[in-house]
Amino acid sequence: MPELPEVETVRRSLELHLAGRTITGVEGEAVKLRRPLDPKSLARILVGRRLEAFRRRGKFLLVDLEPEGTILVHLGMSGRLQIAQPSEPRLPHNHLVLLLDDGRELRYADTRRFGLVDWLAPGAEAMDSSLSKLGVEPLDPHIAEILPSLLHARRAPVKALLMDQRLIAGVGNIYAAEALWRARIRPTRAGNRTSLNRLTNLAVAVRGVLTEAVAQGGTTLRDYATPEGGYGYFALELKVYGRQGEPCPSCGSTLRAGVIAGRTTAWCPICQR
DNA sequence: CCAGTATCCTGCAGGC
DNA sequence: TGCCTGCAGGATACTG
Repeated sequence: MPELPEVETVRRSLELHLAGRTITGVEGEAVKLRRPLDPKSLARILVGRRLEAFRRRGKFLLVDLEPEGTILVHLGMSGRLQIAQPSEPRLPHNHLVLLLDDGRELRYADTRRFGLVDWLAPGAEAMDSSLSKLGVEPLDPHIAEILPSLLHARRAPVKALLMDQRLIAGVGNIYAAEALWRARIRPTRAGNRTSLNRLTNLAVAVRGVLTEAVAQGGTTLRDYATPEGGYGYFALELKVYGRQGEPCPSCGSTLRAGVIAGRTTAWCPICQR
């Protein structure tokens, strides 16, 4: 589900509503997510700690605790974080609940279990097997200087490169398709067969589409919602994602679709070369 | 090292 | 009305 704009929206919501709260209890059953989740052992660590800061790295969310340590969260395809009152019914597949000192709960639900919740002890962040491999942040002010040479050195289709978290961290299937349409680059084009000029345009398009999506609260297609239960309105701005068969918003030709790196992608056969 | 494919899991839409 | 197939905002283990 969630790419950078959705994770950033969740981050801001948690920061606004939960900063300073203390964890008073942990509930949930052990379950195999991307990494094993064991609420009982988490409870021994987390109870009594305070939610101090909320950070994002790529599609990962990091919750810094006082006096020390960090909770690492990834939402995978179907993960959701929800701020709720105890009286509100829990979502299906609610795997973890943090009870807070003001009576509210922070709940993690993940239908498909491609996400993760993990505990990072002090110092563990730099060594983490997922975090340590992440590439540049797309909202980095220098992205237009950094990204072109990275992509130009590879033979894979640019669409696959944009979604490779080791190169650029936070872009997924929706925003890769949208950025390529904006930059007028065909998603099948190889990185090393795309000029540095055009790759610079692509980097600017990536930053632009992500910035606008964050401003709209992300993209709600199916189950994504903010922790307060709101939706992301960038779905209204999507030009090509999921629109195969419809007219290109720029030139009117019929958008086509294909599979690149195992993911369906739509593009305009006229605008995008 | 690089590129491409299979795999993890549940739910839902569409075809027969 | 079922039943079956394919597909979905992702990451990674594996193959060639």
